[in-house]
Amino acid sequence: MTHQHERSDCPGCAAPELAFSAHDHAHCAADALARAEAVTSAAGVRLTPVRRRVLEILLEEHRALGAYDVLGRLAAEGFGNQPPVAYRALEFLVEQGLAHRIQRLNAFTACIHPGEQHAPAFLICRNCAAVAEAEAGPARAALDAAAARVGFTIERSTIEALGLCPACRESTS
Amino acid sequence: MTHQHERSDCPGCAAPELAFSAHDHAHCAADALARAEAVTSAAGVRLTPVRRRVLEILLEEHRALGAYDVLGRLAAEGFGNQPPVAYRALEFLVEQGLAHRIQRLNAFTACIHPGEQHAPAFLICRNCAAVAEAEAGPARAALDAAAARVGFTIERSTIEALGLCPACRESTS
DNA sequence: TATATGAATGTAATATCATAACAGGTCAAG
DNA sequence: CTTGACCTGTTATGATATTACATTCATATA
Repeated sequence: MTHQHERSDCPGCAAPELAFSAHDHAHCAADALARAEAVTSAAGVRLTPVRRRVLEILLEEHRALGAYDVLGRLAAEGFGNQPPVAYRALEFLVEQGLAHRIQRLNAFTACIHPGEQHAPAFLICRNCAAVAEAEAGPARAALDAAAARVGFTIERSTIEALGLCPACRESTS
Repeated sequence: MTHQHERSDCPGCAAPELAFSAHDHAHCAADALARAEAVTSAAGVRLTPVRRRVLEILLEEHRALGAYDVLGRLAAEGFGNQPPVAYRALEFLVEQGLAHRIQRLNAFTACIHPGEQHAPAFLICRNCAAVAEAEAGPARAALDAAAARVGFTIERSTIEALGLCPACRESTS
């Protein structure tokens, strides 16, 4: 799937299964980066070189990277080589909605549609480690309902699934 | 709520909001322990002293404990004092469905109704650290549907919510 | 009852993930 | 051109988790 069009209405990049299907990834990453510029500038915060580079690194693949993986890359490129350098940039990206933390993996992945309102669930392939962002609206609504029934107020939720992506399901069966 | 009855049909202990409401906790814990005995004996596995003690420790409160918290308790009671002692017992309990891992906290909590088929979601109070097991059937079904739409096969899922329990919501507002 | 077997436990060492605290640098507003 | 906020770098340490191997225990069977 290679195509050319305006970045904000790419059907491929809007598809939830993006991580699991062939697509013009250079475009996909460039699009996310452009949106990140817009989001940060609108929020009045700075997408500094380290932060931008971390986002680029996360955008290279639809996988989650550990903070130390990111740190290794940064150090090799002349940025600081101590953990806080990576953790701070990652924390910033998560706060701005440009990246997500995958609890199950203690790792981070770039958000594929920053700026848009979304309730993400993550589908993690245990074989190839791909991470896809799926629509969790209905699941989240059901969770809200269950919480409301017992008087609990949800502030943040984590919805993650571990399993096999379509390609790995084919190849391992 | 103090009451006396047969253990398998306690309405209080069956309530999902158990962790957030006053109840006969000694009964609640004893019940879970009795069920644990039944579950392990039916599965042909051994609920050894360390394993049993770890479950008892987790059952003391409706909170999640870190592996090192558990280890500290074990060590003080004459069991081994190295991390694998705690991790192995916890892993066993999780495998048997007698405890759950709370990803968000890197911690563990006892299952309040072992042996029963259930799809748990966890409601974690950020103020008092209580952890309640809520019914995640509908949320899980919605997640399954979203995954199925993109060809992903879910094997294990994590559904956790962070927020305020009823009591803390009252007191902090 | 002796003994072989697999399971469980104990221990040492180490790997992996994360944060606190502080020093120095950058940059825009006044 | 200085001030103040923010960002980055670095040291040090804390928290979580696993690998590898030695030892003990339970139990089934000769």
